[in-house]
Amino acid sequence: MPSTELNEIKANFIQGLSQISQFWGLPKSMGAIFAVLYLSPNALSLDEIVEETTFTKGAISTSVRTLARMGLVHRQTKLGDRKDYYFAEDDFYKVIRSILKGRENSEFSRAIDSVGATLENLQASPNQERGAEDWVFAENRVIEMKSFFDNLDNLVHVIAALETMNQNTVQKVIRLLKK
Amino acid sequence: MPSTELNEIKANFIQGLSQISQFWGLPKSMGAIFAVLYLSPNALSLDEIVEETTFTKGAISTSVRTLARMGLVHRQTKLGDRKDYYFAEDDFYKVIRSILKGRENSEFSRAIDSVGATLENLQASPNQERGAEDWVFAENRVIEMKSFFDNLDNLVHVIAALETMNQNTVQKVIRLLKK
DNA sequence: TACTATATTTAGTTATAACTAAACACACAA
DNA sequence: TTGTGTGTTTAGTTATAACTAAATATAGTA
Repeated sequence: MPSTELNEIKANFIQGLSQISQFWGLPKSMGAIFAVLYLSPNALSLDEIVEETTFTKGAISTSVRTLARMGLVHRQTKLGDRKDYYFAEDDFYKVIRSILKGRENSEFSRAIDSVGATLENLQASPNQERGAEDWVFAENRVIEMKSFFDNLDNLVHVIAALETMNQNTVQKVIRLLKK
Repeated sequence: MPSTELNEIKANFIQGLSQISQFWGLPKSMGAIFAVLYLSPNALSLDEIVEETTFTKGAISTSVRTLARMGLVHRQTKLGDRKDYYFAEDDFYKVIRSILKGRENSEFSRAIDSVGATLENLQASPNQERGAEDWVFAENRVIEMKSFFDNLDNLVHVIAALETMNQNTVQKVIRLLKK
């Protein structure tokens, strides 16, 4: 039976990660689940997670799968045991890269593509209109924005493709930027 | 009277930015407002923005101020004219830095601080408990997480403090990472 | 001072997404 | 097969946040 005080400290931590989760527009439950797993020395089953949080099995089931898709937790199955066990990924840099990789398929990149589509629309239009002040202005603006997104996209690809990424990687970038 | 086709293209663009906005957990209206201003050669009044979007004045009023706080749009007042006019910031790198700067005061950093607080709680606890397996494990985990956050925090500060940031800055980082 | 054009705030509504409780599906065991 | 322990899905509920319409505040003008 664990000490009450540790449980209190854990509860604070759980709440903290829940808020962070919420800040990023994710369900609070996801932060809570990750916090529980992150502090647990051994992998936990769905029901164990339910016990440690204020959520029901259904909510945990869906949230924990989302976490797994993002690479924040991993599923583990034990031989001769029907339960699934989950544990937290503790390499956060790996998580970042995993999320950036998944970004390709996402709703986000489809939205980004729409900027490219806008540019094509503008450029494919009949010539007589093209001279108008508004058209020229809009076209230049959209070109600028696309260039920005493309640049960021490059960066994301490079990060996602890194063999390794760690504290040191960030330090190097910081040193570069400070120059 | 502008051509219908330009308006159609604009409408698509507006919808695209609305989706991006939504993806980041922000109101769709913010994306729409920014899109309208971004494509407009001249600054627009509240009422003009209302005309170009599907939202009411109240909604635009609050959203446009949020955008201004984030540095994505700017307010302009003309002498002898009571209206406020808004125009889009077109230097997206400036926007990034402006957002990172604002981050300090935010709910987010308060949540991050809670990780530090958890660590202090763990370390300030009575010694007799400290040896327990769970405590040691939790303490190490929280130390790791705090170190990760501190590292990111450094990066954010450096970026926010840059005198200039542009495509070239990103290129340099990409080159560094590719090595 | 009162009037007018504007922006902001507010109270109430609507839309959305998280969550619950319970039914369901599945795999394994007897 | 049936029964049992598990994870998943679903229909309905609740909580939250965006939005609307209208009232209010504000700043400039006569």
